[in-house]
Amino acid sequence: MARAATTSDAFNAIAEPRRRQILTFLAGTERQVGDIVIAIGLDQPSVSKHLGVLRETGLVHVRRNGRHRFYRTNAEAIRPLHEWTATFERYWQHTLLRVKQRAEAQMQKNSESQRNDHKEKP
Amino acid sequence: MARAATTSDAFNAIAEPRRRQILTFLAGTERQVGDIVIAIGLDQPSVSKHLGVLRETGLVHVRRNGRHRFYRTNAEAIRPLHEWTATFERYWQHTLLRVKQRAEAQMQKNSESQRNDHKEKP
DNA sequence: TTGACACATTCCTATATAGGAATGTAATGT
DNA sequence: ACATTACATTCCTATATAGGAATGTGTCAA
Repeated sequence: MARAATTSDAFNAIAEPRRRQILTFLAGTERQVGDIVIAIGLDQPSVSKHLGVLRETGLVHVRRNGRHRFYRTNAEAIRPLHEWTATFERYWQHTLLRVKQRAEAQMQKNSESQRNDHKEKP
Repeated sequence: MARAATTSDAFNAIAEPRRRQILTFLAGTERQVGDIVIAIGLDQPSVSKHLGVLRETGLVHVRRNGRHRFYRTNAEAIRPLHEWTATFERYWQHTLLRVKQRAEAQMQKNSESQRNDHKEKP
């Protein structure tokens, strides 16, 4: 079987770096496609295709006005990702604690060897 | 160009649902591959391949003991994802506020029409 | 040594891109 | 009516899977 479609869910949609760039650019503000093209530095058809994926997964909203289309990030659709990653929060806090403890133990050892330097210098 | 490799970063690695399942299963505890196979309900080679991707992206750590290999989730590697999604937190709070405001406006309208029901019923 | 066990790796194939190029489409200006 | 603007869509191709099947590898037990 091949990989799941990029349009299958938000997890697959945000795997693409340019799409994350677009979502960041469109966070909190509306922009028309031409401005996104300039900001992202990709050709217009590619941007439109990325916007298509983001649209299908509900990660952006569109508003039409004449021949312009104004896109903006639908932050609500990013929330499930935030919540999934949040379930690991308590574990990386543990990791950091262990790192800190190891660092402190190392400092302890260093200061001990320093106290013995006058003996150990050859 | 094709899609970026699943091993290119954590974003691509977690796009696969079974890999997210594995990460959740391995959060906070060590498990050997056989137990993961049973828990996930996928055949052993497939699990090993998923673990390979998670290894390459640093999302899991391995400890060898005899012929067993104990895997556990490296929560620290999930942190960048959490932080990226967190940048949108303030926007979905705004969205929720708007939703709430619209709901309240709607309730207001409903109670108004209710007050007029006796006139509007045909 | 030999067999069993626990995993990893390789080979295979259908499928889904991402980007480039070309083309389609709807709205606006003249 | 017609050219132009602003996007979307289609066609094309190289590439990277995910899972199934088969096979390889290191470890332990008898």
